[in-house]
Amino acid sequence: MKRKIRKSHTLGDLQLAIMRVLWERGEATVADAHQALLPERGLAPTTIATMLVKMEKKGVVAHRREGRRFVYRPTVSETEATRSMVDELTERLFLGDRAALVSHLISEHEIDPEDLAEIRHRIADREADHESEETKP
Amino acid sequence: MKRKIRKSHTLGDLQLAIMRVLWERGEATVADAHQALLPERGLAPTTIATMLVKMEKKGVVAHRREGRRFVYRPTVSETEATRSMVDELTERLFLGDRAALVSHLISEHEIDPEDLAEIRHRIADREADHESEETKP
DNA sequence: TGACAAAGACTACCAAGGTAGCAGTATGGG
DNA sequence: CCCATACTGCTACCTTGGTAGTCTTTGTCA
Repeated sequence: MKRKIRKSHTLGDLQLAIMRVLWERGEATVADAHQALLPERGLAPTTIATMLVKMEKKGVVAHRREGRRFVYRPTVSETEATRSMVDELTERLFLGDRAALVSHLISEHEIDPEDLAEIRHRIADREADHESEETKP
Repeated sequence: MKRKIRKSHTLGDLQLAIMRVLWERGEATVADAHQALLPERGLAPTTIATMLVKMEKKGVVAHRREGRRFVYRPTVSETEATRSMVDELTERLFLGDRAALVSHLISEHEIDPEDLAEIRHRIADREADHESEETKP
């Protein structure tokens, strides 16, 4: 039951956007990422490049040289990153109690009835899994 | 169905800690907050004071003069602040789809079976509410 | 082979959170 | 009535995310 020290891969907004491009394509050059984000952000290519450097320093991406340009790839999965950020919020807001976060979502926000049903099913599945695990070797 | 422009009261870690003191007591002086946070943080009193000024500028607290000292009180409730921050994360990570966040919590994190049951009940209650609303004038 | 374009390297700047020292002042206590 | 002390006010500095310009290197095509 050791607490992992996994240093929070908290990503900013632009960083997330870049990661999404990388996750989608597996890898991408600065130009690729720039092109992909141009419509929604309209940023200078150097901005993307700078950001990627910072992200590499942080350990969320790595690069490989290909001719004269760098090909970046993510070193953390989308799931990991998401979990990391959700965890952090849960820690800050609910002292790590994830169930409390779910409770909050259900009590304080509007969630569609269909979504509620969907979630209920998911939970039922989960509980079934847990039960079958108990009877497994 | 108008989108509220409610400018995100995103709070940092220290800011949250200070807010918690204010929420708990209703109001507090710099000294109060400093005393309350000393054990867990060991910060200088001026740090708290500076932070409170920044927070007032941001609109999450207000102060009133009492003799020579300032008495601060929160201007946003804990619920509001929490919702605001949860919303922001949901927006960033799940494009605003709160049900997706719940799904993520259930699929990607360990949640105790008891908690699952608890959540399931909460959802059932919620659904019951929705149904009764439908048949209400 | 030489010039040009393109890519990366370096530097700079802003905002906000976080942390804190020092100055000035006013108030409470003697 | 005056001084010490306790507050606030101001300023400063660090970090990180975000944004971008300029300088330098290098690959490639004519």
